[in-house]
Amino acid sequence: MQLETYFPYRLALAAEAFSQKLVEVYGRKYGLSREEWRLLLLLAEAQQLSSHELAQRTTLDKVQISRASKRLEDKNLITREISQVDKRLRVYACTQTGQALFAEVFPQVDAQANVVLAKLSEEDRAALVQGIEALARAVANNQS
Amino acid sequence: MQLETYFPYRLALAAEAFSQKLVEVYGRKYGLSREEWRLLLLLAEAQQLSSHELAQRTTLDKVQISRASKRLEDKNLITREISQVDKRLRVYACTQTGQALFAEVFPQVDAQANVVLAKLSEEDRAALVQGIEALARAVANNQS
DNA sequence: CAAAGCTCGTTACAAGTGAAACCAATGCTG
DNA sequence: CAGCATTGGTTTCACTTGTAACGAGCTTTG
Repeated sequence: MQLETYFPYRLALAAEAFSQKLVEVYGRKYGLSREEWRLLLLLAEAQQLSSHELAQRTTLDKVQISRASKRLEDKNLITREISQVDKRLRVYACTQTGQALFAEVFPQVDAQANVVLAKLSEEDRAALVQGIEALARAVANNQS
Repeated sequence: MQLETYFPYRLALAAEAFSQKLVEVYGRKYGLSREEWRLLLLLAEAQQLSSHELAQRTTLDKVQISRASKRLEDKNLITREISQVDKRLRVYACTQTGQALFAEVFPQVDAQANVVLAKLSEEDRAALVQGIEALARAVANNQS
């Protein structure tokens, strides 16, 4: 068994490396963790979201959301107000600063992603998208 | 920009979920971290490896290798002897216990991977492999 | 062959993480 | 509507992680 050619390993490695290229932009350059980036991404385009919506749309659990959102609040990128409907809940929204940061960073992240994807042939890129979508469906099926 | 349909996010998510399925086997069931599992995987089939070889073949840095290999040693799964040629270096090898554990766990991990991959159509699976190989090549090119 | 510089593995420190406990708010039940 | 269970978010604890510093061993240079 050659680790280097073992498919699950190849998949993990390629995905990690690709993700790393993007972290270099929003992480190294702007000091955002992946969780923070994902939340900011969602909040930048929504008026406001509940933590429940955030959890559903990011696969982050409540602890991760609590921590990441707190850090974003400390950086003045989002607000997290207590819901008046149900005072256990929080309602998250992006600040002007957060909007501005997102508008600055996202194009760079997207460009970085495209730099990598542009290296693939049209055919390979299509295969990648098809394969990943199929894999996403396969792992989403709630069976072991 | 819908996060859920943004390709880099889809890729990261699918890869994470797939990897998670495997961690459930060697991690939850046998208490190995991903780093530990990767080292064990390499050492189980090699007679012995230097840390330099381990680093090259796993993309782990020296700190990660030092820590993961120490844990494996504590569990009596590998040995790490100081090289007599160069006393700064270590030479790693798998113990009998480590071999036995690997022989027990690997088939289960592989089976789990195949459970997921078997859900894909023949065509989707071929596309996935082709796409991932192409992506791996693209991210390996040392250009930003 | 001594001195300076490099390499390797480990460790110290601060920050981050997962799991469980915790607290306040809400919902449910009689 | 009192009492109990549940829910949502935070916090605590122990552990892991990244970065930089460290010390021991090799190598290079004069």
